[in-house]
Amino acid sequence: MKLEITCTRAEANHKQLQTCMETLHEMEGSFQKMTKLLSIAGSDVRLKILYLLNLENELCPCDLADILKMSMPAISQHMRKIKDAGIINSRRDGQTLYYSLNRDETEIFSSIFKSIELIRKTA
Amino acid sequence: MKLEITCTRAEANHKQLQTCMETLHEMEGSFQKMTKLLSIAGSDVRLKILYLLNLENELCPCDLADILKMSMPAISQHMRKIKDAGIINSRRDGQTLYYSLNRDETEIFSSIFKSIELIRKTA
DNA sequence: TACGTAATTAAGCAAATACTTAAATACGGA
DNA sequence: TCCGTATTTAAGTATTTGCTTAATTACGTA
Repeated sequence: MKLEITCTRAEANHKQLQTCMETLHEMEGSFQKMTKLLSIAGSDVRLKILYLLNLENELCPCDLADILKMSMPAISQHMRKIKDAGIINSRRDGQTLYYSLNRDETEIFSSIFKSIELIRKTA
Repeated sequence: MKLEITCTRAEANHKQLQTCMETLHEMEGSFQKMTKLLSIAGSDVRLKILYLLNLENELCPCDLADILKMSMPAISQHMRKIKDAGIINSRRDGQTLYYSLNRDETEIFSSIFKSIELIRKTA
């Protein structure tokens, strides 16, 4: 683990490297937030869950378990991750919990959903 | 692992569930492709690498190791993952390899980069 | 109260991830 | 050809992830 600038290439532009380091440092918080969102969405199962919530407005764990052909605990654990990231809300109606997208926090997902549908068309 | 529709809620809309299943099935390929991209970007280190490549046009592993304060093998292994996903290209100039974004394959990353900068401003 | 269903939580485990160090490969120059 | 630098590859390991099964909690109803 080197902590200084060690690249010895003749062409190395140390000023450029310094600028990059400063940029990243200033943006550290933004990167953390975005990494969190993307790591949530970067799972096959969770991306489908988010897509379905966008499509259907709200769904319960039971529905998702059926649709995705997975066990309830497996779904439930994914939901907790997504919820902890602040991406979804839930409301209870009797014994059933309904989850829905927190639209304020998910502008980036709109782009992702659009992109998925674009891939579908051009494939 | 249940494989049939088992949700026994009175309110369960089996037609809705069926439609969801069919939609996902049709879009399976798109989801796979997008999951691949998002799982690449859903790592702190790799998201920064992609952001820097977008900013600087091209960088070598040595530069990235300096900027991110990581070892060369660690960077190299991330680069291979990103390359295998078809997101970046490389060119060699002497002993130095320069990596750059494959702009054709990374429209979704433009949205992500924009979103990162938006977080930065509103934070 | 006791029972049944929806859902979560807990514990355990196999697979995937992300580093480390050491060895190998690629290239240019003396 | 031999050496040094840039980079990758290989092997090993600790951590994280994503499921499983079993137990628990929450709620509605008889």
